[in-house]
Amino acid sequence: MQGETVARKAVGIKDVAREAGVSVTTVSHILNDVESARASDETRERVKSTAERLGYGANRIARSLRRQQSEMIGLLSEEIATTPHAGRIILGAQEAARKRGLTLMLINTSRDEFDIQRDTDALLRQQVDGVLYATMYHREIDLPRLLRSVPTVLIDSTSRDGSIPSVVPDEEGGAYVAVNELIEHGHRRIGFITNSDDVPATRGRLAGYRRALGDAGLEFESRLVVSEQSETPGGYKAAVAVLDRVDRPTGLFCYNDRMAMGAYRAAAELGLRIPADLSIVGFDNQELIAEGLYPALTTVALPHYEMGEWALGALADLIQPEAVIGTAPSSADPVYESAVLPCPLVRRHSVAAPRSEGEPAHD
Amino acid sequence: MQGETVARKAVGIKDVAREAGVSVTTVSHILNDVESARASDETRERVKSTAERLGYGANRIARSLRRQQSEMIGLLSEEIATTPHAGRIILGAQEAARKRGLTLMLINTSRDEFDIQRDTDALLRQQVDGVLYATMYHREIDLPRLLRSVPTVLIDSTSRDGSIPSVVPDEEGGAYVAVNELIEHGHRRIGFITNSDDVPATRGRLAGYRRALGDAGLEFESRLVVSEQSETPGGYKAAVAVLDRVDRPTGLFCYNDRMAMGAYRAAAELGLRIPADLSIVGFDNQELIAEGLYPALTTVALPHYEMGEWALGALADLIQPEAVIGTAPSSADPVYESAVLPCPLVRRHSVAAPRSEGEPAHD
DNA sequence: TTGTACGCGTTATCAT
DNA sequence: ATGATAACGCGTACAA
Repeated sequence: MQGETVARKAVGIKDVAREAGVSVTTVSHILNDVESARASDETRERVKSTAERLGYGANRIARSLRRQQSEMIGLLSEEIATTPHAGRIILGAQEAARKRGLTLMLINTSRDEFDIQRDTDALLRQQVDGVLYATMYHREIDLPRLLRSVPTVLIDSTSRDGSIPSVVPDEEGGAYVAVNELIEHGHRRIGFITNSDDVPATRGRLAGYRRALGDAGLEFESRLVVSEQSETPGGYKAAVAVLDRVDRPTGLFCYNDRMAMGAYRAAAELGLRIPADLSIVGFDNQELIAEGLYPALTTVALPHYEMGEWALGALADLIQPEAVIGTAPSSADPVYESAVLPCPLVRRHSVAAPRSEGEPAHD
Repeated sequence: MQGETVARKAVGIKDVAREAGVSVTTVSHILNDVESARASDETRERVKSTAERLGYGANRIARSLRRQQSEMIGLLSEEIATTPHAGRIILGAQEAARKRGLTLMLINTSRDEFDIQRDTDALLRQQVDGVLYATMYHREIDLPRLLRSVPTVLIDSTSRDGSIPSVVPDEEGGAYVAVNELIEHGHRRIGFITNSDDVPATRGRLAGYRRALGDAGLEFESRLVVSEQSETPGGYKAAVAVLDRVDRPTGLFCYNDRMAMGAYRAAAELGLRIPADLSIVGFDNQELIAEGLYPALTTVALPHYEMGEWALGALADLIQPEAVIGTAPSSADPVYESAVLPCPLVRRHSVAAPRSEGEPAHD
């Protein structure tokens, strides 16, 4: 690690050409599978093997300059890199990118308008072929103007005018599954402690809760749902409000795992054992919490990895529409629809059947 | 977002030159602050302003090809992107990078030898100027051979032979501060529930615990420290072992916040109130847990952001030693020493003075 | 003080 | 079936 640069292998295309006894053109043709130019099978093999032997790999920078595309895609994330979930979406995008020979460039931006402009600008100056814009939580946004000039797909948010492909979690479906898990275990009175902010997740999860209730022929009782701040203390307060009464619910669906954590404390203080006296289902699958709580929390997972993966795929197709074999060659360009990804239930140990009506109370 | 490419601004250096009525050389010289070539102040100003006006920024790809350096640094992280801490180190590195005009490329790799080779190779093929290698947790590693050929700095790990700059947290110091917080509140019997894996963090935190005890004239009692798996259930088991006895400690230092979470449960089951009957200090500052627990957990923060930041700075200096003004011009190259960054205490509400000896027990 | 021309490593065009 | 060479956009040695 000295000033003297250790001669890094500078094996270039001409090295391969010389070694194989052909011209660089031929090497390039063969290695890039150029249709038009044909070479004898013998030459083809020889070039490929010597390239392999020398450990040749095209200099991406030179290639990018020539081809006028960087094969890099920018991931612009709004403060997301700090949240626990972020890693999963980055990972999903990263692995999908590698599969396609693309590389991911990260830029973390704040939610400040000015910063976003500046960071977007920086990204475009890097000649990224496209950008993934990830928001910190599911919501609706106006796309920064600069991004209009480059293929973009949104992660965990939708554009206000709907013109940009995006991928979001199926909040409603997730809530439906969660509540249904409670219903299938026999619960008939199910509370819901939720977020007081008016964001898509709040609306979607409430809708799922109502729909699950409705499908089971259960009535929606407004006093069974209480809103609070979506943190642990809020969960505690909301849970106390819902549970500290004689006709308390036997099942509780929580807006997220943090609120569920608060609900655990409320239950403990009220002498309610989980899941014997109270079954709980959370949302988000924050493993630190869900696995740390006792008993471990049954919850619904947000498909972060999958969103990252899907978004990258959509973006790649946007940039270079792949010749999908077998598809009817409709002349219209295959505009990518947005996706709504399912939120699967993760069963742990916080759900059980309610004590039957006649069964004596424990305390 | 159509097939028709929206003509992205292709303002190049010649556009600026033409517009300003000078040659490209002049523009380049001025914009790159080339010492040797001087231009009249008037020209200088005119060029700069027109460049600004046209929104010119050098094409990074062309520049990289010419300069033979990409201005990109690779962040190779071992499965780290999935852990909650990861974001902080990525963020630290990313922001430090932007300050220096560098960009970060992420590659997530597994701990599999083969994958690491392949990913490293991919990174080098991108002509990164240097790489940051981040491990999932603090430990000692052997640097992948390929990385020996490129400037590298290690994050959260040290190389076995000590030849590579690295940055790690001061585990011992952090533990010292944690235990000392307990001591300063008047605790004299302090338990320690720790990890059973033999990693640097285990050794360092134990050393810090012992040193703090020693400095306060307290005796080390081996039955006050118990090892378990470093997860919440392990914390529970260990805490029960330490606390379920008449001469139980009044203060408890936990290897990490997850184990502390288990300790909270143990305390609750034993009828011990926190912090009235038992004070607890954790380690890691996992906000989800530390802020979610009740009462909120006093803990020690790992300097993830700072490690990312420091590492990037060290790497940048390794790549292009900055002319540090005012530094004695020692002829020897300023080899970057490794760094050990402090772990600050984060006070919340789990520590209080112990009940005085004579005070009646609550239950 | 400024301009011309070459080279960075590839890919693409056009001869042969 | 293969090879010579221009071009990608910039930085800079060298000439003017």
